[in-house]
Order: sequence, then structure tokens, then C-alpha cells
Amino acid sequence: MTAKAPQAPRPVPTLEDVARLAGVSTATVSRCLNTPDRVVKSTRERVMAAVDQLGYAPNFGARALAAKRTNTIGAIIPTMENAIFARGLQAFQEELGLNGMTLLVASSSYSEDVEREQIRTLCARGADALLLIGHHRSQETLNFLEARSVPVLVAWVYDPAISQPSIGFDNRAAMREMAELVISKGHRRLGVISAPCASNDRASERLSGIQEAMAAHGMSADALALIETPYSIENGSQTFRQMMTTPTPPTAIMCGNDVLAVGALRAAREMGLSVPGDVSITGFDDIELAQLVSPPLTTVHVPHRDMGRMAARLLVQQLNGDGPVGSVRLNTYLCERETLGPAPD
Amino acid sequence: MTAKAPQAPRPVPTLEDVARLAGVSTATVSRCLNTPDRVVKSTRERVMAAVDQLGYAPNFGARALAAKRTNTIGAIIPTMENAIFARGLQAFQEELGLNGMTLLVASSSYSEDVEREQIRTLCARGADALLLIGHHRSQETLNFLEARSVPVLVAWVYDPAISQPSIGFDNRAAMREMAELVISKGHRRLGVISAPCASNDRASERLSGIQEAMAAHGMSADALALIETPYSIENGSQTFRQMMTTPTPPTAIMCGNDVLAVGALRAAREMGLSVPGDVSITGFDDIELAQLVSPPLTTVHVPHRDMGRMAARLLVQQLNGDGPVGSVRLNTYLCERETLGPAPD
DNA sequence: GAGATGAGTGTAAGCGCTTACACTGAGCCT
DNA sequence: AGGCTCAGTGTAAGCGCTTACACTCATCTC
Repeated sequence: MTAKAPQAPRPVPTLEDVARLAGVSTATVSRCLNTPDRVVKSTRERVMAAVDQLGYAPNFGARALAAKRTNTIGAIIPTMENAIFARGLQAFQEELGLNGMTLLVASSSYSEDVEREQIRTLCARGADALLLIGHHRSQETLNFLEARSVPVLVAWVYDPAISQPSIGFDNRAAMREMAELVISKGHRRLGVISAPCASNDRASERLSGIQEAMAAHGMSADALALIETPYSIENGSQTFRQMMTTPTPPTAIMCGNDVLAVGALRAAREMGLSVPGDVSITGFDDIELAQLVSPPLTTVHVPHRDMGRMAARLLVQQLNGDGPVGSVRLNTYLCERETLGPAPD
Repeated sequence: MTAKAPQAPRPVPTLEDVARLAGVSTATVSRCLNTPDRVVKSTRERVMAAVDQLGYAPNFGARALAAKRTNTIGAIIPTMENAIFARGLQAFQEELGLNGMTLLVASSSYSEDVEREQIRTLCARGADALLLIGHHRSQETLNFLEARSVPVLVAWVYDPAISQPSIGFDNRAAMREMAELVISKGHRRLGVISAPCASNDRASERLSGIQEAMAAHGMSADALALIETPYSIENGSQTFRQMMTTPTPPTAIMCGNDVLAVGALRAAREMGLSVPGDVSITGFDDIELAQLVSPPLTTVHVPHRDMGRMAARLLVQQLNGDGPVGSVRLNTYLCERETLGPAPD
């Protein structure tokens, strides 16, 4: 038993209610909403008054069903928990908004299976196109996407060898550059804290970059201590401890991203180790947090905002049929702050 | 001219396609998907095979249209830019997922007008219920919500004086407690960096809490320097500078949330001020960042995860018609770390 | 002034799904 | 054996919207 009226009258007003109140047909109301300039001013005003009076809001599902277009773009990112994707996605959304499109976000928790489900869900919700992170994806998923012929743009990576349109940066080259810098500082025993590489091409590419740099300097693979762990501050912290309590700990620890690096930094402080005096630490991404910790983090700057904005433009362009889209490569650069120093002697 | 087949056959499979392939009626396919136990095993398997073969995914809009239920909850938070709402929302989403519901998130940028639009949008998308932050809302919006009779739960605040169901904490009491602590440390000139209070009841309640504590200790309102600025690290930083460069700067600066506090902390470091030696700084929320900065931030701990989780439970309960929901009050507690010290003499 | 034009509006056919109701026949009762 | 029941399935009526097409008049054109 509720305090409300016994029987709700007609809870949600429909197009037809508006039409009746305004004394026009449903087609006219629809036109007022979608193509106002095709309706004469006097009629339009009458209709709009009815819309306001009734508090009418068009039913999205019905609209999508009839119009076969939703003006919605879906994005599936691996995680929302930390700030890695936040800035890029924010820019993506802003740019979409400028073009009258809405963003629907889902997160996959770095799981291929979850991602597949999310893709189905977003398609079911009528996403006109999808933004996905990284190239790693099962054939089944690829088939599904192909069958539905949903435009897909891959972000956060750039790999000219893959035909799928993408926008991003060369993860391998970026990390190789950082590794070169670390090695040039005299470090010969390196530690790497990486995200699990198995189904994460960004992580595995970054690792390859480090290995390439080491090989180029004649360092053996033995000189690299590698531990994979999911991105989180806590994991970065624990893994750092683990690495630093081995008989011959690395003199520099390169982290797969800033979140891990910040965790490592915290652990170093807790262990009483000086950074970079006792051990150097590097990150990747250059999220806001990188400048807030002390000492501020030496990291690789990724142009997240540009990436998000351009991703939106590419997608909008493709949906408008303004030519096929190719891949776009963005540049990263080293951000030298204070956590990388010369190797202790 | 594309490389694809000249004319796409039937891009997206429908229920009918599945039915035809499986040799059953659409009703049966629908039942297989929604109430599998009402269909005999042999039929069900045949249908599922067809579903897989076609890569069929039900059209969400059509489903919502026919079933008048979307299993979707909408949430509108003021911002996604910083971590304030992230943890709570994450827990909210997880709990919803456990109950087979999906979350749709939108952000209002702390603007009433934007929030109103977002509410309409989420309703149009068929949200079965809404999670909103704070009580401040225009009558127009309230009317709209009333007219659509969408269940609404307000979070992040608890105010027994308002009948609208809510889940949250007493912002005023929590901040009053912090102010008591600050005053007990001997501080007599306080600075407050708050979010704009105009349409933000959390911010204004927190400010009231400080004022109450001051009054209780016979401090005049003149002893309080107040500046309002939107939540961001940069704003916290600038406002701190501004406050500290007045003739008689405060000895303790209380910030409306941790993001502002972290900005203040950064500015202090840049200005060469020792915290808490020269000036004390306090935050609110206890986000992850609070422990990462140095010195770690003294702040008010808010049980974000619990709040999110319980919010989801309340909403699910209400949608299932398991009794009317009341308001829930959660407790906050002071988190004394290292940025609050005795007033300098 | 008759016909052509076209701006403004109405009519009605779906879009892909759920579900009330109707139907069928196997298994059970008496 | 005839009549029940009821589990399993099919039929068909919408859900609220867009839009192709049809219609109606002013306004022009010659």
C-alpha cells in the first residue's frame, strides 16, 4: 500500500499523447523533434508547448527501432578503476558530444570473454560503431563483428601491419626509447613489472621494446627480471618488494604503467630505499598522478587527449561516409622527472 | 567503392531468422532466451545452435519496447574526472551485475541543467530506476521524475528531514567532527576551500559543519577565510596560494574534498611551506590518492564501497517490489594521518 | 483563370521483440 | 474408452517511433 494515487493514470506520455494534445498527427510531432525546419513555426510552437506540458521524452528504443540509427558509440575499455583510460575517454566523449553522439562505456576487466559479452551487449543496444582497445581478440569475436558489420576502431595501439583501422602509438618503440635511456644511465640489471602479456598487446609490445633495447646493447636476457601482475597500485607495491628482496636486485625497475610505478614507489619509501639513489623506477602513460607523487615519476608521455579526440573524429567521419579511415599514429615522448638516476656503483 | 561484398545480404540477424533456421516460432526462440525452463531441452538446443550459428544478439530497443523493462539502472554523477565517485560507482555496478542489471552512467559536470537533460536521456533509454547524487534539484526536474514515476535513490547524502529515499552520510556532522579536531589542535584562523555551494548540498552541508564547530567554540565568522572553486587539483593549488598570500594567512586549511587538498598540498610544497609545520591541510573522502601523497593526508573517511553496494541493493529491492525503501545512514570517521598538526605559535 | 508547383501535414506500414491466448497431443483418471 | 489436465508450442497483437507516400491548398506561371 503506497501513498500514491491508487491506479497510475498513464505514467509515461507518448508521441501520440503529444499529438492529441497539440491537435496534430504523430508524424508532425516526430518532425518537430527531428527536423524542426520542415514544420511551420506556429505548429511547431503548439507542439513544443504540448511536449513541455506533458514532460514528454521520446522513447529511445522505439526510436532506434524505427530509425535504425542510435547516434550512440560504444567503447569497451579494460578498466575504469584507475585513471589510465579516463582522460582519453573523456576527450573521446567530449568530441562525440560535439557531433551529437552519445557514448556508452563498458569495461572488460582485461578479460577476453567479458569483452566479447560486452561487445554483444553494446551491439544489442544499437551502437553505431565501437571503440576497442588493442588488437588482441578471438576469431569468434572478429566473426561476430564482421557479421554485424559494425565499424570498429582500435585505439591505444598503432600497428601498420594490421589492416584494422587503429589510432594510437607504437608501444614497442616508446618503451624501447625508455629502456635506451635507462641503459644509458649505466643500469645493467633491469627489473620489469608488466601487466600480464597473454591477451594484452600493449603490455607485450612494451616488453618487447625493452628486450630489443637490451639486445642492442649486448645485454643478455638473464639481466632482466620479469614479473607480470595486473595493474594496480597494490600489485606494483608487492611486486617491487618481491623483486628487491632477491639476492641481486635490479638497479632499475621499469613498470608497464604509472599505476604500477606509483605502487613501486610507495613500497620503496616504505622499505626505506631512496629513489633514484638506491633504485630507479620508471612508468608509462604520464597520468596526473605521476606528477603528484614524490619524487615525481620519470615516465613515457602518451597523448591521451589527442588520441581520444581523434578517435571520435575518425569514427564520426566513417559513420558519415566521408571516405574510409586509415590508421593514425601518434607520438609519445620521454618525460624525464626524478625517479630515474644513474646506476649505483 | 569498398572491398566488401557489393550488397550486404541481411546484415543483422533477427529473432525471426533464428526461428526459421531452427524450425520453430519466434515465440519459442524468445522463450529460449528469457525463460529457458519453459522450453523442452531438445528444442532449446536446436534454437541455441541457430543463435550461435547466426551470431544473433537480441535487439535491446525492441526488447525494451515489448517488455517494458530494461533491467538498466541509470546513474548521474557530477563528474567522472576524478576518483571521488569512481569507487562507489564501481561497487554499485558490481552489485547490480550480481542481480542481472546493467548500469548506465552519465555525468552532469555539476550543472543542474545538464543533469536535467541527462535524466531525460536516461529515462528515454528506459532506465528502470535512477541513482542521483545530492538533493538539490529544480522543481521542474522533480515534476518530471514524478510524472514518469521512475524510482529514484539519492546517494552521498543522508538527510532524515527529506522524504526522498537516500543513502549516504551526514556531510555536516562529518565535517563538524573534523573541524572540532582542527580547533582542538589550537588553530584559530581557518581557511576553507570548498566546491561552489550554490547547487551542491554536500558542499554547503560540509561548510555548515565547520561553521557550527567554530560557533560552538566561540570563534567569530571572521576567523574563517572561504573560497569556493570547482573540484580539481589545479584549483586546489591556486586557491591555496591565494589564501596563503594574504596578510594573516590561516594556520589550517580545510578542503571540501581530497582532490582540492592534494592540490593545496602540492602548492605548499612548491611554496616551500612545511605541512603540517607551517600550515595544516585536511581533506574529505579518503580516496586512494590521499595515502599516496606525502605527507599522507588527514581526511574524513567515507565508506564509498558500502554506499555503492547498498545503493544497488536498495534499488533492486524496490524494483522487485520487496517493500518500500527508507533512507540509510552510513558512518564516516576521521582518518588522522600527517597533514594536520598543532597550530604554529 | 487553369494548371503546375511545392510547402505543410496526415495516413499507415513497419522496425524486432514479448506475451496473452489458442492449440495440440501425451499421460492420467474413472 | 472417453474426458481431463497440462506441458510445449504457435499465432498474432501490440510496444512507441520514423518515414514513404498521399493529400491539400496557397502561390505562381503563362
